[in-house]
Amino acid sequence: MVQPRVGRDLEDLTARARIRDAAIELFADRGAATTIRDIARAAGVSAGLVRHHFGSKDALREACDAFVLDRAMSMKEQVMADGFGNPAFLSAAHPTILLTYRYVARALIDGSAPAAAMFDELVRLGTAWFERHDPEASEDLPALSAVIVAMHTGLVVMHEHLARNLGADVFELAGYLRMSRALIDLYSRPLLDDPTAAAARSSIDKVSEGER
Amino acid sequence: MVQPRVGRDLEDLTARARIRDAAIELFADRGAATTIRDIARAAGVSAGLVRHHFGSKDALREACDAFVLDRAMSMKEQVMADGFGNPAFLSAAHPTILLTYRYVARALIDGSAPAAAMFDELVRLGTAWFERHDPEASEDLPALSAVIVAMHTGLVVMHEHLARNLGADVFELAGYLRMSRALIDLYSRPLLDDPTAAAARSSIDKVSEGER
DNA sequence: GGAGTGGCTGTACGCGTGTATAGCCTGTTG
DNA sequence: CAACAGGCTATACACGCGTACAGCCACTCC
Repeated sequence: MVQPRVGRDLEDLTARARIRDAAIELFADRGAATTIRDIARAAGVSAGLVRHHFGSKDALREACDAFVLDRAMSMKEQVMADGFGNPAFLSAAHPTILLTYRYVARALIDGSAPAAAMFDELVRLGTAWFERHDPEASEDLPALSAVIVAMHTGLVVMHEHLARNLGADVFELAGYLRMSRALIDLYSRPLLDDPTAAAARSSIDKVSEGER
Repeated sequence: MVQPRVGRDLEDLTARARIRDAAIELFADRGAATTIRDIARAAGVSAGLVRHHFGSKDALREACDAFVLDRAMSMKEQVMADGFGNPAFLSAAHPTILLTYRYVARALIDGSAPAAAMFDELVRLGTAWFERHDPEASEDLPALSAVIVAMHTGLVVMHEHLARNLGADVFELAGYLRMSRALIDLYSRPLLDDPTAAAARSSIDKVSEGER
């Protein structure tokens, strides 16, 4: 039988790979609630085959976690090599990378242990980066790093609501650029002036001492 | 029969109110996956009674949404009245307020329409605030506002991972204060210096023009 | 050329879910 | 005191889920 090549490379993949890819896509946006039968349908195979190749739903989940987090870790090393302040961040607009973000963010919500480990690793890396390049950013660099990582993974989780308000999908170029510009503004122009920040800090200190 | 008063006020509430409170608590941290039977168990009633009072699981969900979002909206107006830069933000450490945050953040993930409407409202309010008090914060104030709202709701969603990295629950005072300090640092000390920010912006402009 | 192997399908089973309903128990009303 | 009403429970049912298993089909190897 002639295999029509319609430009979709999904047809070329092993059934096992198609199942994995379909699962990653579905896990990324519906999370753990995704059904084995849904995955099978998306991959164009029977539900039995999913189990045949991966053993169980949990095992499939773990395989997807490993696959995606592997990719994420090598992306991370790429970024580390390039340097942080580098405008190369724009390459993050690549579809596969965006899928990776979505998957990891969703996995964090669903309580995936490997994703949590990656979160922690990112916090460590961020802390180390601050210690080396911007130790004055905060008196509590680990907390600052943790907050930033949480906010950015959270930002990905909220992409649907962000897109609705921007009028553009942040996983497509136009929306991604608009979001990036806003982030640059956020990180380059302080929202709190010095007196306001000082007042806020002293309020916290007061409460803190009251507790002691 | 004598009703022992053990200090827990849950005992005093109507069964209907206990069901609602238990549902809010469970929805807030497990989301839509929460079971009617789990809610019933937490409220100390039978599963049938949940349906008796609320009709269906979806109706219960809507009732909880309405209840919590009502509370959230009045909190919002309180904040608006107090003013934003006000250190009164510390009052946000109140348990009920934190539960409200958690519930709303989780509802956003689970696709609740009322929660999405509130998200949009917050973006509008943020934009208006910037227009009035800090119009230089960005050339694209709606995008900046949307990004900030998304990051902060996302931050709440990631509270578990944040807590693990801080070594303190951010829904208890100590962790909340530590997180708040980090946020103040983030918003008062620019992470990107001017040349870096300018370089990043021009990279985006270049890509943007290439697309046009 | 027959046996074996592995990718793959279809059907079936047990379980937990949301939902429905019949009935109990207590307090109120005529 | 009898009838009623409503908060509440227990049981039952249909459905979709993850899982298990028996078997088909194409291909390879002796």
